[in-house]
Amino acid sequence: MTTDATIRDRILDAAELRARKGGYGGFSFREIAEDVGVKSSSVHYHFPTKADLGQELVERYTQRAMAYLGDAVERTPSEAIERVTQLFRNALMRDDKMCLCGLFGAERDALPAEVAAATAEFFRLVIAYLTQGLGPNWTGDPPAAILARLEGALIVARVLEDQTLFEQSVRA
Amino acid sequence: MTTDATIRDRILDAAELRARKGGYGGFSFREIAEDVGVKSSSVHYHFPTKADLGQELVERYTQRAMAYLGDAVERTPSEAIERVTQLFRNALMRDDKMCLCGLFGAERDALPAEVAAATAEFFRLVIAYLTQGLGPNWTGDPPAAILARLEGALIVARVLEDQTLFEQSVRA
DNA sequence: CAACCCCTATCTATCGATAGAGAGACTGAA
DNA sequence: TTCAGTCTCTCTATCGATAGATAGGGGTTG
Repeated sequence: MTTDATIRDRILDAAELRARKGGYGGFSFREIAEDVGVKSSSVHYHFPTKADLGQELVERYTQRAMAYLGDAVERTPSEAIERVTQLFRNALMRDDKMCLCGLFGAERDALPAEVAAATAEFFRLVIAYLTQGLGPNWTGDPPAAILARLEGALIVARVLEDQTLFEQSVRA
Repeated sequence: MTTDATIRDRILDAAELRARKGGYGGFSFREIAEDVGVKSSSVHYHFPTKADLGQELVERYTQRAMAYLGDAVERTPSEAIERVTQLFRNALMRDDKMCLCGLFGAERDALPAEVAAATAEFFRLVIAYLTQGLGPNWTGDPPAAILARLEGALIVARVLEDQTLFEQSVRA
């Protein structure tokens, strides 16, 4: 029960860590099993196929992100943007990792259908959050543009190993 | 010679095609060999290790991109931006694929060092092109921000399968 | 001859996935 | 209370497929 959920979560934790570095091909059942301290067959018990694991990975990532963003209705436009920006800043500064869905999104052609679908849902939800937070009178960059800028800024800053490039790119 | 260069190029072509869909883990010596119509050992003859292949892949991709961009000195700021934008629009519209370096950049933590270095060079060169093309009096988005926006727009448009999101994100 | 280039054959390591055993905990009937 | 049955979960062992990589042969060309 409690132990069960814990191991299951630790599997997802380990998978997320590796997936956010190397993408969908960047984690394997054996590696995750070693990280957690179980056998790969035990990982298969919780997630029968890799697509199952990938899908739940993205769904949990999305849930956490949306929980972090909170309720868009309670925010001013600049607060909404800053909140989403902070989500990505955390990935860069605190985690030193890519956005899971940004990476999976770039790999979308090579993903199992259900993983690609879950990844698309992340983008839809963040855009919906921004759409609501910015309101009908917003005349600045459209929500999709703001999200694109953040995903791109994460890549640029990490490739060139210069975190100031993130702030440069994000400053509207 | 001619035949040699041709097969070598065809190997790079096949590798680029696959890499731009699934990233560094998205292509294998065997797959490429089958695409080209040779054996995997022949691919190893031209590119001893996968890192060698990956590095040359990125370098050729970078060379082609810079050749497409042309000389930044001859362009106005808006021409320079439009030229770079068109480079990414081609990836989306014409190729229906990611930017190779955008994808590799997202995977940077899992790449062999020389491939990661070559990927970083792509970003440096495009930023240098924009820096030169925009000139010292440019007050709009900094070069890194423009590049970030384009890489991100490519991801967003492809994940949500909506090419208008690219134009939305790109419209400054 | 010698260089260039592709081949056959093969290696070790790892991949995702499966079968089946067994440990432990809970449940309901005797 | 005890015992049989069942469910949950991890294990050992193994499958076929594929990964990157290598050794060595042979054909073609200059």
